[in-house]
Amino acid sequence: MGALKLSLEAFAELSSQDRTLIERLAGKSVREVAPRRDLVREGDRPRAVALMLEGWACRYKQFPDGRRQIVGFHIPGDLCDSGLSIVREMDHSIGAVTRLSYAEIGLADFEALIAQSPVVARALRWNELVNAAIAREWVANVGQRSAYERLAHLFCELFLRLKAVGLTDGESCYFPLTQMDLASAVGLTSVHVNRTLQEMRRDGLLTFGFKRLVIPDLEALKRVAMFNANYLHLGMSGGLPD
Amino acid sequence: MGALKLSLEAFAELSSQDRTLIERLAGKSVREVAPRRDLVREGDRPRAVALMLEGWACRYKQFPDGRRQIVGFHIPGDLCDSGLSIVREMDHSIGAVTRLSYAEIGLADFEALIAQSPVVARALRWNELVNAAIAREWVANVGQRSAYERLAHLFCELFLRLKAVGLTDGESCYFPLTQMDLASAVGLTSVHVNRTLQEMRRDGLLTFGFKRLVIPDLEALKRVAMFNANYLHLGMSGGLPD
DNA sequence: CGTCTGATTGAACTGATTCAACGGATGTGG
DNA sequence: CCACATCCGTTGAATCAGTTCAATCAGACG
Repeated sequence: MGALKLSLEAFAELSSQDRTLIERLAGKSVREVAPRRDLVREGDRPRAVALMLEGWACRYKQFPDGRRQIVGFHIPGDLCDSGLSIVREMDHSIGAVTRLSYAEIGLADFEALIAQSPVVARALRWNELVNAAIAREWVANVGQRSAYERLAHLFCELFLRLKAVGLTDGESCYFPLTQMDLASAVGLTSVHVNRTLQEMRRDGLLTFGFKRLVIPDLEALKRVAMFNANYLHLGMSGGLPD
Repeated sequence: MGALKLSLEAFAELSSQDRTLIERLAGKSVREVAPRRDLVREGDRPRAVALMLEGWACRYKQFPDGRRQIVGFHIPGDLCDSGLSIVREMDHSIGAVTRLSYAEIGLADFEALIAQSPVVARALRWNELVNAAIAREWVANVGQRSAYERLAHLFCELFLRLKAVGLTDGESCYFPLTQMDLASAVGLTSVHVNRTLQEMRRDGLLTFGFKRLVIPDLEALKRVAMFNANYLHLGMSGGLPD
């Protein structure tokens, strides 16, 4: 995982020792998941922490009647469930969006890591807080914004998060979500997402398709989304914003 | 605060020493806030942890154009922002719904408390995780449920949380939210909340008014809300469910 | 009393859903 | 290499849940 930049590194300056510690753990047990398979299912007892290496995952809640809401995405460099060892059972599922690989870090190793490096421990708490902040932002997104604004906001968030871990290429990035994924993330139907995306393309805000997203003018997109990056709490060290 | 039951106590069995430690801190600096005033404003640097003693508060996000989304409520016994000392600035505001009093716990005292009691430290992490889980549940609530279901779900959540800290009285509880508060918590207009509440009353699901909520048949309400209490992660010790 | 804030009602409107069909790309097995 | 299936994106038309605007009403409070 030499090239991998951790999302933690947007929160804290990790020493080379810290990185070595983490890399050693990450090498121990790498798992692969096929696209659209679940990593963890609601009701499971959480067993381990996952460091995302490649591919995208989503957290989602499924209702008895089949409705489904995505409540967050995870991209490479993200650390999932660093706190959930405390919890008895998962209240939602995590599914692979693409083919995906992650490093499974056992609880004992994880606790040892925290004990060894206060910087890492602090970054982990930060990570948890940011996850919660993202969830709150999503509430506001789905609760108050129009379809057009919601999608714009989601694109902004994901683009900035990808940028923070070095996964953007100028004004574009790999973007594997289908319109159905987008729909269940922003609480709309895929039909309406489709029509809204057409509108956004017409307005020159973005190009979307073939698993790539291009945002020619990020500032313009932020403006229509009323996007304020403060909730990502980036920029403690490198990474972002700008 | 002899009578106060902490929401933490739904997660961990606190020893009498733990409680004494907390009570001593809580006595140090008690603050009062008038209804509809802000405790913390977006952009502020968080300074202290707040232990809610009396009254209700809400977390909310306000957009430049005036739209407003409530992203969570806090009731007596809740501990707010136990993690936010790490964060540079608040990404949302906290406002008093009612007249309210809380104990402000300084960071130094707080860190000392954590260091002294591993049980409390663990309960605090649990508390943070539950807050995040609630936010995710709200995303699903606003994203997927109908107006009728959304309100039912919110009532279920608040009733159970109140019950967990001993603030319910059989099938009823003190409930100071206005229809406008409800509206901006579930992402609807107050007009539509009003009409939906009338429907719910007609269906015998609840009585609401005069700052009291009565739920004659909680199971029925849960059913229409598709409410699953798992995300509250109660029931480690006393409190709940059932 | 007069003034607020919050609850209630009505009527017109609209953003988003629903249902149903079709098209294009990709993959797979024979 | 074709036949078939599947997944995803696209389109149209009808419908509906929730909004908007505007007026009225009721209780609370100085």
